[in-house]
Amino acid sequence: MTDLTVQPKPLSRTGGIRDVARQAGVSIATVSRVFNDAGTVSQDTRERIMHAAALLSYEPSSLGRNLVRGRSYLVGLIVPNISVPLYGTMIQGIEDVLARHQMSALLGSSRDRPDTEARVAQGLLGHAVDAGIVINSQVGAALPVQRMRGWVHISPEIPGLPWRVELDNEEGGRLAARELLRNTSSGSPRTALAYVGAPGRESLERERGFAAELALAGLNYRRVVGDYSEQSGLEAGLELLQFPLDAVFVAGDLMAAGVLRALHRSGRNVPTQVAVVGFDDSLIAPLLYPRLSTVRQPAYQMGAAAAQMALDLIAGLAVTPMTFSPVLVRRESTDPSPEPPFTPDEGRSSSR
Amino acid sequence: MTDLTVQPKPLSRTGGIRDVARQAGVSIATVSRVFNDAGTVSQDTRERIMHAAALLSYEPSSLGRNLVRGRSYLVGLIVPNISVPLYGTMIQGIEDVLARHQMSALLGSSRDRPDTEARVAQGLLGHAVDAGIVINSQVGAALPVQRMRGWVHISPEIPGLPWRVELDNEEGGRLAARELLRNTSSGSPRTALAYVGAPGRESLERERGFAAELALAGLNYRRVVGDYSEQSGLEAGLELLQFPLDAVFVAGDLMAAGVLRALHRSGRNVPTQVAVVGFDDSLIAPLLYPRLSTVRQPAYQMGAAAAQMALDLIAGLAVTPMTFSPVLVRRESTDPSPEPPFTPDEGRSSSR
DNA sequence: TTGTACGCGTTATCAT
DNA sequence: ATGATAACGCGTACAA
Repeated sequence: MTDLTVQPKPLSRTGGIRDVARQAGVSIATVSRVFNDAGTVSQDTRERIMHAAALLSYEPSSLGRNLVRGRSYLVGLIVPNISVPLYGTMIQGIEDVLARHQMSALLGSSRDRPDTEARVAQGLLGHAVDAGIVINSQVGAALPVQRMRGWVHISPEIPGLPWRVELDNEEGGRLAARELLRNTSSGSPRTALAYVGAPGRESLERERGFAAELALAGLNYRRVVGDYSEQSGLEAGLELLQFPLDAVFVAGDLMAAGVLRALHRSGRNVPTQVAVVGFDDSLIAPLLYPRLSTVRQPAYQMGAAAAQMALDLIAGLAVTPMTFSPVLVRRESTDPSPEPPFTPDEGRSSSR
Repeated sequence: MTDLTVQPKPLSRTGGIRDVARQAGVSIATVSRVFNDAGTVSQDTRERIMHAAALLSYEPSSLGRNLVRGRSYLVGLIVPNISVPLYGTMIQGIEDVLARHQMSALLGSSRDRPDTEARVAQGLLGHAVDAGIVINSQVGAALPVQRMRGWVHISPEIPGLPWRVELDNEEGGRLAARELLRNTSSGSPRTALAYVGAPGRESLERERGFAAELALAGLNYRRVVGDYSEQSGLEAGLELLQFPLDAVFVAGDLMAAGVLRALHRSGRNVPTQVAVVGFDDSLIAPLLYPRLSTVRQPAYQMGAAAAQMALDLIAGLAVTPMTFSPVLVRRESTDPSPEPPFTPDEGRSSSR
């Protein structure tokens, strides 16, 4: 364990506002005015001050500023697991918006364990974050809020939170159903459908939309429950294959990867024999074989919206919940065109 | 644009150290001593103070503390792109170590553009980070360092940096070569080999190890250059298929996904006709079809090591560079066992 | 063991 | 347009 109390060379102290004031022959108040574009300063003295500052390579200390302003310009961020690609995309959206406002995100990970969530939140509060954002919170409104504005939630699981960004999961289910019911190239409609879900509200809502759309066509469907893992998708797929099957909607892309694998092992062709639609449009979707058609969550935009909410919260503005609409991304697992052309959307994920 | 100057209700001020001192009938110095385990305080007064603090729900303001200590307890983090799974894993490692020391990571993304890297660094410095970590820096030693200890690099591209964590890429190339040269189940050794690389030092080192190991067996190899994208892997694969081919080493998992796709399209069986080894063991590797054998970067450990370096740097300790060794992860793309059993390693990626 | 008093670097108010 | 000065909340020599 590193002993953080050790601090040999206390970082050569840079010149402060006082030094600049002395150098420029003015008071510290005027220097402050210049660096905050506040009040009025004559062009002449402004230049003298800027020159002196450059000479001493001075810049205002955020430590001092934060103290007197009572703000840290930090937004806490709690993520279940940073390496989940979908979350990564959300974080990008958050980061972009915050950076544009000279603010930064303080990262905290609850490591997929609900019980640590409050502890992580407390740790972030220890850094005096002005507000916070929680992705897929398990705790909900119970998070601590000392000296901060509040937590914005990106999460479908806990309804009723005042500041939240969510996806219209039911609409996602409808989109999936419509895609699977499109006439196949052979002209024969699909009739043996299935849903692979998972525990939780999120999956239930997706299923509700899926079921509603099927009902319109007078169709029923088989139902299996997994846990969003690939393994559970594989098991679900093997189970479904004991019965007739020509279309599957899976509540997550990772789990859909497992379903696809089950189909490969049983020798079924996708999409001609069985069509598959996933959910999320995580970056693995276009890498699967065949490329997975899926319901896209606009993760980047959802992150950006949450960040904007946090900023509004800090500014004391009114904030209302937002619901985003999913979009269906058609790829090879539902589209039987033999040699699909490459579009910029596919394949060109980020390098590495 | 939100106007951050708006700040209606300045967050009801919590009781400060003064209030606690008054309530407990002691001086603020004694309160401070209690909360910092410094000096000596009688058991009696300590309890009185703790009680008063609890009563007023007081906790020390990090803003004030940071100012007087001249530290922010923040570590800046610059990542090319947060949604890259491999980076996500590194960040997890960083976060875990920092959190264990009451510190936090301030997130910055250079959005895959080298020119923004210095700007992002400057932004993090604006928050007075104590030190920083840069993943795959393009800028290297040129990053600004005002009032901070320095930047730890996780990066192979820029040698000579004093504080760095890197992977033994050459060893990775050797591992890949050995795996591809293993006798096949049919007993006939592979002789038509290829390397799919990319620009940059990293790929060159991997190739060097690969080539050296092949040379030991008296073998040569064909060579194609991509850019780590899936698309470039597909193109590379199609190009290689114009010649005899029974083994490919690809410098990145994403690009390997493209190579696999090219092999599918041409009807080759993997691994019986062509064996494939990727690089990184990014979380996509076990999701590809077939599951991809690959050279694993210990990303989590590399992140953790970098964080520890940053902590040591802050503590003023001596820091020396570290090199990590890769490990070969054998999966279906080199191992022709017909129905591979599921190991905890495979399939069970994080949920979602 | 406890208290006094100063400093940390800045912003903001009120004079001038 | 500019200056003097009081906060901001805390840590810490130094004194008691």
